[in-house]
Amino acid sequence: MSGLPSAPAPAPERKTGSAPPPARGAGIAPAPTRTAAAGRPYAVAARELLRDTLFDAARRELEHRGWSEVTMADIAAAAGVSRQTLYKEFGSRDEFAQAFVLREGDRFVRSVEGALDAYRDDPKAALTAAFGLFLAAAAEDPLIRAAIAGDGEMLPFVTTHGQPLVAHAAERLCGAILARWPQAAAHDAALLAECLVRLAISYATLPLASAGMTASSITELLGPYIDRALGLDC
Amino acid sequence: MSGLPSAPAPAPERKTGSAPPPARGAGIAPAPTRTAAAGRPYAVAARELLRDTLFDAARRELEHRGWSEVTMADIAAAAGVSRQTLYKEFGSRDEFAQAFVLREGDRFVRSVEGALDAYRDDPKAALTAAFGLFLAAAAEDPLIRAAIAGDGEMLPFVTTHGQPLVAHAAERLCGAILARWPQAAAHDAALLAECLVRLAISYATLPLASAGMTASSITELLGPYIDRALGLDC
DNA sequence: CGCACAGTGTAAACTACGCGGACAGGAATT
DNA sequence: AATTCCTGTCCGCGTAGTTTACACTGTGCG
Repeated sequence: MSGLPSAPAPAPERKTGSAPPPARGAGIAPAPTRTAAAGRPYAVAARELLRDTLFDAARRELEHRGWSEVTMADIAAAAGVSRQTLYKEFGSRDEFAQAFVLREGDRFVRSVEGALDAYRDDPKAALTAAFGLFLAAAAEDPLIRAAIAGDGEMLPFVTTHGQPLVAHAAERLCGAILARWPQAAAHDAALLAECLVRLAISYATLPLASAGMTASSITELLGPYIDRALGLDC
Repeated sequence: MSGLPSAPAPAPERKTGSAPPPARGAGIAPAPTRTAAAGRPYAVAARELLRDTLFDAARRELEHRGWSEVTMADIAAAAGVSRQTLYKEFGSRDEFAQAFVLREGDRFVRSVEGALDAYRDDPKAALTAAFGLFLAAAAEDPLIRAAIAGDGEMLPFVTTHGQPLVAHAAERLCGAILARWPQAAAHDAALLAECLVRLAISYATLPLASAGMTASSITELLGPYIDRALGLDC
């Protein structure tokens, strides 16, 4: 709960005219899905759980204080883990920050994917919606606010030392694009994705106008390229 | 995925007339929620993960063979864990079966809670819907089918040795009822819950008519009691 | 009938992970 | 200059999980 919009689920297919007796809206949960997809060996699941626990702990800590105020001991304690375990999993404070920022980026990409699904038929509208959503969310996200507000001690991880973040997020986004508009050339999608990620980071750290305005501008700017890449005009 | 109905989500509040530019339907995922609610210490999360991994492994194994065909080694292997770990977590094969059946029961109760939410205003309709949903799901659930079809070697765990299951499921259901209709007396809710659980097990193992028919009959039978318990007629 | 086979349950030693405490180094505070 | 706090690292310990092995039981097969 970060004071953000609601759930991503596209549309759970709501039946309208069913009488009271028959079931309405619910179903058996397929499976707790705690063990993720299917048969993931416990060992790797446990490792991932450890990392996630630490990341979540860090996120909680960062909602109140800035990155420089939060010590490794705080994070470890909040995760119910010893400080040494933290250091063993991630080598150093900076490495942890890297990994953390990376995962946060993933979080945004995931939500953007949801926005894309809503406009599968209209790539440009999808871009506008996704970018606008991203900006609006970023503006409210306590983590981002902390990263900017706090003496900016976390900024290097998304800028000067942000290469991994950009690369990872771009790859993720590129995959998302290609999955939805397969007719696009891989090269075009990659270029577009990286450019978008960089713009997103830029506008997130240095907001200009309103989220909707900025998103529209970006779409205006990149629209022609998208049209050509997706071959909608030939 | 057990060949069952779809998602429980009541209704994600769909805006109807929003123009293309603004965001539609999506939002930032609040948090991966892998580490459950909030700050659960890693240790307990890991333990739970282990149990869940084992349960899920068993469930997967049981989709193909019957309980007697599945060995402890199979389950352990499918979970990516040694046989001894399984024995340490649950003392014996029977204890594991107990715990497993218990958790499966929980799964059903959870889904029933979803159905209840859909008819918060009409307890009897909620009951009909929930019971009908349960029966329909149970009829399709591979686990239940296996429990009945397989030489019935798992039946004792829901009947003669099913006391823990009944008690646990009833308590869970009772809580669900009281949470939604607080005006009900605890005693009435408990009685109703236990009765319903027993009926559910009975009809699940020995189906009679169609799911909807049976659910209606149950509601017809228990309706007066519900009316009185919830004080809707005084 | 006896015998191998398969599965349960237990016990041992071994490994790996996470924990606690402690300590050197460095930066900021006083 | 002294103190304090945090980082990063070390070592010893306890526990969880692995591996191997071995009784015990029932079942099928020669």
